Amino acid sequence: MPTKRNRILQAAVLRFAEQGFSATGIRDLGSAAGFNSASLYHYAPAGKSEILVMIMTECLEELHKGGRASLQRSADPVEQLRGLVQAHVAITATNPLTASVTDQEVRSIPPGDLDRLMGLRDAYESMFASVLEKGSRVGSFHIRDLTLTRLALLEMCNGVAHWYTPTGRLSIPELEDLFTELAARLVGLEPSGHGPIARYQPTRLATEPDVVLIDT
Amino acid sequence: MPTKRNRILQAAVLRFAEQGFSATGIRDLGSAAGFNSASLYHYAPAGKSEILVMIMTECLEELHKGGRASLQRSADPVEQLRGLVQAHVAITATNPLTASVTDQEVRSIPPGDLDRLMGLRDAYESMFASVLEKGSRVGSFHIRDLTLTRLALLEMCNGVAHWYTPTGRLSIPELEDLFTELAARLVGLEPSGHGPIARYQPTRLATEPDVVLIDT
Amino acid sequence: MPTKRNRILQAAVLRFAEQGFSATGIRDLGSAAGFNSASLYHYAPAGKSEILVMIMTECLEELHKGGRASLQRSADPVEQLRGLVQAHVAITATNPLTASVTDQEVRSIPPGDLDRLMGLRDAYESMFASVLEKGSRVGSFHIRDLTLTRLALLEMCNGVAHWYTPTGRLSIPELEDLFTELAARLVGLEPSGHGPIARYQPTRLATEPDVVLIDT
Amino acid sequence: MPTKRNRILQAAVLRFAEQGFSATGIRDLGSAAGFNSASLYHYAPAGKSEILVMIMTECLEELHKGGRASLQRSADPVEQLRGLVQAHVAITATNPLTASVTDQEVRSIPPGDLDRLMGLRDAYESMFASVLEKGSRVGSFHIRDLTLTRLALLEMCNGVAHWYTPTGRLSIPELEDLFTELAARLVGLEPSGHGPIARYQPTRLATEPDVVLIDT
DNA sequence: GATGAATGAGGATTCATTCAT
DNA sequence: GATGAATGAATCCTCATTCAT
Repeated sequence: MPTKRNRILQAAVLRFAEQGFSATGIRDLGSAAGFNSASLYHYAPAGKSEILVMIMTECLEELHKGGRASLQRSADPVEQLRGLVQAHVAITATNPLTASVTDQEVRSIPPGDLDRLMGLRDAYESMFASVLEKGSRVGSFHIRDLTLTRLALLEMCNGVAHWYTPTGRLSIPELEDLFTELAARLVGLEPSGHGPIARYQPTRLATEPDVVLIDT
Repeated sequence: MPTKRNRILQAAVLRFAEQGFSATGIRDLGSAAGFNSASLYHYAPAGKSEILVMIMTECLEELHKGGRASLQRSADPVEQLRGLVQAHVAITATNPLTASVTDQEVRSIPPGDLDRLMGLRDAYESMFASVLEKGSRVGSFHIRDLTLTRLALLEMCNGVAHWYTPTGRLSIPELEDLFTELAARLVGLEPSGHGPIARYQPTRLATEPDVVLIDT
Repeated sequence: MPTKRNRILQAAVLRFAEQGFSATGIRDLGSAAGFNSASLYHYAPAGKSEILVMIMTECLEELHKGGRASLQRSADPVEQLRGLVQAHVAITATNPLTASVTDQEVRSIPPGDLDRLMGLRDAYESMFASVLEKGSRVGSFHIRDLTLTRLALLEMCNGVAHWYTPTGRLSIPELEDLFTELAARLVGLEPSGHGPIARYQPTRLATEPDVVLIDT
Repeated sequence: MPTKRNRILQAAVLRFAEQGFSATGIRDLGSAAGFNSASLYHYAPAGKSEILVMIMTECLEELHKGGRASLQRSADPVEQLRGLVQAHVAITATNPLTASVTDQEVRSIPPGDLDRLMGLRDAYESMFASVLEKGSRVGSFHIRDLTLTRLALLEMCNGVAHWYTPTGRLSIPELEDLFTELAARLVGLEPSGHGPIARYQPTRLATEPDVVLIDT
């Protein structure tokens, strides 16, 4: 049984993911969370946008945490990249709606929080940049354009949030495995049987709604 | 000098790309196009959503056309894949705002047009699916999971719309070149000096705004 | 038949005078003027407070005009004071509701207009100050405390707006006459048969509602 | 240290005087008094309007008391009028914010209390009326219009609440003195050296906030 | 005594849309 | 073709108030 605050965040993630932030009204949010719309202001005095900020903060911090863990586990850029990708995919697939909202609603961030949140995101993405750079420098990777490859890699990984559903054919570990291989290919790593990586165990975020699945 | 209709579409693309469809009001659209908001109903009787539909239709049809051209140029899945990626990147980079709106505002499509537009998009994406499948079957590609690879590839390519700016470091042909190589890697093609591809020459869509660049 | 704009201003004055600015809703204003509340934004884009500003501007400018006329008519401070009081009373009694709102709702003036409106009011009140000072200096008036007397005089005159009703016992010219005598007493003028003053003919402001009188 | 009840009344007077009754919220009142808004209902079960009623009752009763004292001190209308004005000015200047609220928020009185409070006010004002009438009848005053003079006199005296600040140039006794003279002039009393009046010693009301003075 | 939680009603304002001109 | 005027519905948010704790 989630906190009332979390019930609100989950309801918000669900609605934001389905309809977008702007198209979601607070009455909508309120009733989805089992509240009167006025009650939301008890939990998020600054209103709808504060709810978005809470959601994004939670997600970006988890990504950041996953990234840091991956970097600390090994000094080898090959292992680091695998770690970054595995963690990203794991977190995204564990919290697809939260990740989707975080990725898509950047333009709805209130001005006062923009710097902090963009700072978090940039710090996270720079982990990818530095790993690619180092791996390229030491000859592990063969990359023609560092920036472009990083962008392509990140888009590919973020994409998971767009299409992943927990009822899909593949389990999250399988997904992680396939994506680490795709990432390896992108950076020009010759296929070699790498040992099993130490998986980052993603957190199921409090913001991620428990989707009721209605199969047809 | 663009048609009045096109002036409206361009203004709409700009606003939709910046603020999102829901967050953009018709008054906003009108004044951006140099019109009174009421005048828009002359060009789009069904209102705001009709404008979105026009934009998406234009973009999806251009992608479709680019895809068909690529498939017809050669029967070799290797060449076909290169063609699909080149065309996609070329179209997206030539019309980044239109492509971005088309990609991001799927949830704002009015119900009556959803089937047609989703049909267009699915038809386009199935070109990628069938090329990957054939290339995999004939041994040109080495793909562990066809579906997943297609999704990853498409997200990577769509991503161009998210970060591309015409003032960037790379020219569009360079971008096409780099992306075709990344795509080749994704599908497990060993690097081999392929001859120059027959470039699909993308259309600058009437919906794509002429961004005024303000250098600082 | 008043302009639509004026119909709105009149309705607003009536409501503001009865209930106060803050206690008056915009729906209330709209329906009192025969409009949907949204329509008010066509005439006062900045909302309720813009309506208040229009009202006050009209009233303060009329007072200013009346004051200037009085000062120009004669150089004698005795005549000038009589003129100021006559004009003030005439304007106030001709537009009692407008004057009342102008006097009582100073705290509801939006910050952006505060300086301008307070400037108008101060300029007007300083006419009284300078007349009192000059009359005192040349020995026409016998005033123990200039500032205090000015304040007392102004409050006395402004008070007309608080209790005056057109159905009262006294006509406006009688009122003017009585008040000029009271003012003369306040400033210590010995009663002497002054000739008839040149009356300032007050403007019936467009903001002043045509009160429907229901006698009981 | 004031009672909690009085802390609430003082906070309310301050806010009502600054912003007006309607524009002041209970949350505002609560936090200004150091309480949660819900706590106010412990002291004023009927809500915001009950607080206003408490304030006004306190003020009107003090005025009434001051008036009665003035009437009882002498039978001479000249002395009575001096007493009424002195007491009024003294009470108003001692409690300017309370008096201001009492004067300005008549329209916010809840219907159930309107009769009682208006009765109090009318009873108080009729003291002025009867003194003027008697003094006029016995030939002490020379008044052209009794009603009008009473209204003018009362407005002049009430006005003190509008502009008086304790940091002003004049002390309260000086103010009383100047106003009794102004009143004497209004009613046509020839200036004659009256002996010192027996001052009514005004009560500092529990509702009057201790204004924190910030000199600049 | 005091308050956090909750709410229905209403606050001002903006919305997309229509239509006479 | 184009627009000013008008509106009903919806927007976000704040209101005064209640009540269990």
